[in-house]
Amino acid sequence: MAIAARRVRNRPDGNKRREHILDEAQRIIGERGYHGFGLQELAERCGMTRPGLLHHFGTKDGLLIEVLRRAEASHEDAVIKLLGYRHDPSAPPDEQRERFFATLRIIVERNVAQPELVRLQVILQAEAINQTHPAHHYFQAREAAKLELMTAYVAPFAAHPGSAARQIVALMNGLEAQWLREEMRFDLPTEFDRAMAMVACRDPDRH
Amino acid sequence: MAIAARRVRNRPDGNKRREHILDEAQRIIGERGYHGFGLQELAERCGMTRPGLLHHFGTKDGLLIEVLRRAEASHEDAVIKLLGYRHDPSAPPDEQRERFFATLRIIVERNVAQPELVRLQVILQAEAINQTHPAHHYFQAREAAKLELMTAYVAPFAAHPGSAARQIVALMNGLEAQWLREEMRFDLPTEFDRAMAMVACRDPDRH
Amino acid sequence: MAIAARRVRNRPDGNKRREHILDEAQRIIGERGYHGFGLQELAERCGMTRPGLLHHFGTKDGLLIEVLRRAEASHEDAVIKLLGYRHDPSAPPDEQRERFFATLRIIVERNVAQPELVRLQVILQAEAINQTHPAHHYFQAREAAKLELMTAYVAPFAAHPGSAARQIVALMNGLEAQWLREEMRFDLPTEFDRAMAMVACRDPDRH
Amino acid sequence: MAIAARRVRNRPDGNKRREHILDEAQRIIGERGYHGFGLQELAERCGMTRPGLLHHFGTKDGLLIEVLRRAEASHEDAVIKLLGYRHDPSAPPDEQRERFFATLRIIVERNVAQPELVRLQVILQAEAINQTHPAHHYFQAREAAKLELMTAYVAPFAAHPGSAARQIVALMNGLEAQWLREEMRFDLPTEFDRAMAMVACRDPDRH
DNA sequence: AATGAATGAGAGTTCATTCAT
DNA sequence: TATGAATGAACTCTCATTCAT
Repeated sequence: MAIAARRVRNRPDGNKRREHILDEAQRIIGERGYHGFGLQELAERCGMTRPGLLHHFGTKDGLLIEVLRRAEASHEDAVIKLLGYRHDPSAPPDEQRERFFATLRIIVERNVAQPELVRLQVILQAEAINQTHPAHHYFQAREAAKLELMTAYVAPFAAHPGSAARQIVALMNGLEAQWLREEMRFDLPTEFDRAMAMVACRDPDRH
Repeated sequence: MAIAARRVRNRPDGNKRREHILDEAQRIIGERGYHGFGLQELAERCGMTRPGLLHHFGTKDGLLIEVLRRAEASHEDAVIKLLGYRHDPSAPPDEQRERFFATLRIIVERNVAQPELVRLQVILQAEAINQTHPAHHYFQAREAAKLELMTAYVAPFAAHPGSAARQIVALMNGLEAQWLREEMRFDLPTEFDRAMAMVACRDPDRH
Repeated sequence: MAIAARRVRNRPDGNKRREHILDEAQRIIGERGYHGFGLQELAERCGMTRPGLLHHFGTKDGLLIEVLRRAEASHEDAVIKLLGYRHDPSAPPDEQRERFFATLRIIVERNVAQPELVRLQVILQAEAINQTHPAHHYFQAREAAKLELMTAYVAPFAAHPGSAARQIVALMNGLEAQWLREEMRFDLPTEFDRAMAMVACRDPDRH
Repeated sequence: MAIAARRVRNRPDGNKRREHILDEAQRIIGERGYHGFGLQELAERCGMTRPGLLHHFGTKDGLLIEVLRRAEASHEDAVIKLLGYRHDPSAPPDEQRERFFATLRIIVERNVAQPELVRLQVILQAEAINQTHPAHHYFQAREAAKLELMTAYVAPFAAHPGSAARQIVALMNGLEAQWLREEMRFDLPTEFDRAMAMVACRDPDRH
């Protein structure tokens, strides 16, 4: 009982600490990738010891998975949700198309607001191409799902829906990578808009 | 007999050995990135010791640079040369455009034939976003040059040449990444053609 | 039984282990100097692994510094304290002089009792002449302080107090070095006494 | 014949190169001691490769020995010769004494002119206290000889000739060490004179 | 919930040296 | 006379992890 009381009192702190750890881990992994990321550095940034970290997450891989799980909840996987919320199959194709691209734009704007998260995705996605990478299956499944979903959404208005989906995904990832490499010195939403206008074969300036 | 007994200490021509080392290094870095790549593994694959490797390249970083230098000579930086060879500013814009996309297609076909090289570029390009990465400046400069060049080439027919260049680069990189992630299970040149048709705003099937 | 089976992973009190490490380190450095001293050898002598050592001291340099800090507490820096305790500025000069030399003698006798410490000082002091040596500043500051202090003490009775201080320090160090080189085969206190008698310009045999 | 001719033509260069190597080796050893001295650094400073060095001297130890042999010829071992040249047992004791100290002074002045050599002696002498040091026996024998010789020279006028010899040697070494540690910021001959005046129990300013 | 102690494995790098050329 | 290639051993140090407390 006394124990339970103590636990309740400590939990909030405990959770805050966990969040702090995951924040810092996300930052480091976003910078140096999973291989370049070490528990020592993370421990220092969190004011803890290495075993202290592992107490929470078991292993380094476990930590990575937790970072990804949390990112998933807040990041562009929101795409999927957003698209779902805004999807109305009974609407006319033109409206569906406009609504689709408007949704993508919202996602990009969100990403611009949290570059740490973008960095994490970009670097891990590349690293995880390797089949032995701990996040390999995660990203493989994730991309397959994304492509499938997008294919369905562009089907009403695209000649090659599968290819259009690929193009959209490639453009999002590719432009994000450029944006990071150029230290965010160009306006990503604008560039993305122009790219999407091209995919949609319409005049971007009418947007 | 006596001659055979003279242990030649494995000296297969020196230069050939260097090439072998660089081949294997390229493969490993392409798989695990620079951070996930270790001299020990490379040495084993080359049948040498770690100091043996460093005898040739001085440093792990030095080795990476050499790998990049060599890749540059054979890889899509051939883009630049190819474009240069095939460029004829006096031709009508339409022909220039066709020639430009035809050149890009050649590059993609080349890349398909050497996936190791593609893998290397894709993974390093992502890793090198981090400013402390030894190849950071290399890739930053490389991408800037690529964008500038492409901008010049698409200027005659694109409404926003800078953006079009970005789109082309993003699509190449993005599609290559998908292609690797899906273990080369789709036809990259076809997808690339469709994407370029879109950029060029023409019917891809007329190609 | 079960309790005995619990392998205690060699944990003899933590602090005691630290002391043991420092003891052995002092011995090795005293023998071969800082450059000739390797963590491997030290680890073997302590029944540990190399990382085990670094767990306590972080760095080889850190270890050296700790060795010096500890030596300082027990070694001839006791000079300073001893001189302080025994100093009485109101006493007649002659008595001050006698007391001063008596104090030095005590120090020498102490040193003779712990040749390891003397060896450490002699070898490091020479190695640390080099400006890049990790203990360079330590010994430079230490000698400056020693000379200053001695100068003050011999001022009442020496014609050139600064020079007399230098002479005393040079004789202590020089005789100690001879003593070690000749494998302690002469009586250091006797020789030191004769030398000090000379500095004090009195008959040593009256001592 | 032709070969012999070639050899003769090349020798001067060869010897000059050897001297250059020894010069640089002396400098490095004087700075970092034998243990802190590496063939790599020496090779770089000489514009050669490591095996190139070993071609001349066989081993690192061989090089050290050669450095010492050469230093011996030019350094304070000149003491011995100088003393020998200037020794006249038939002269009156007073004159012998004056001549002896005058000779020591000449040696000190010489040393001041070549601090590299002093540095080498000071650092190696300390390092070589260890019995496993390659120059251990060299310095042991050297000091024994020096003490013996000095004892003989001071015998006519010193109460304890052996101790006086020790004192002179200790003062020379000790003051040289201070001089190096303080980056040659005091006048060594002056200090040495004052010290010798004390040993001789006379007024230094009459010098 | 977290630590201090320790480990085995491995990191990149330097060492003096060998050997064929 | 000197080099390029290579080695085995050693170097300091970092890695993720375990375990008792």
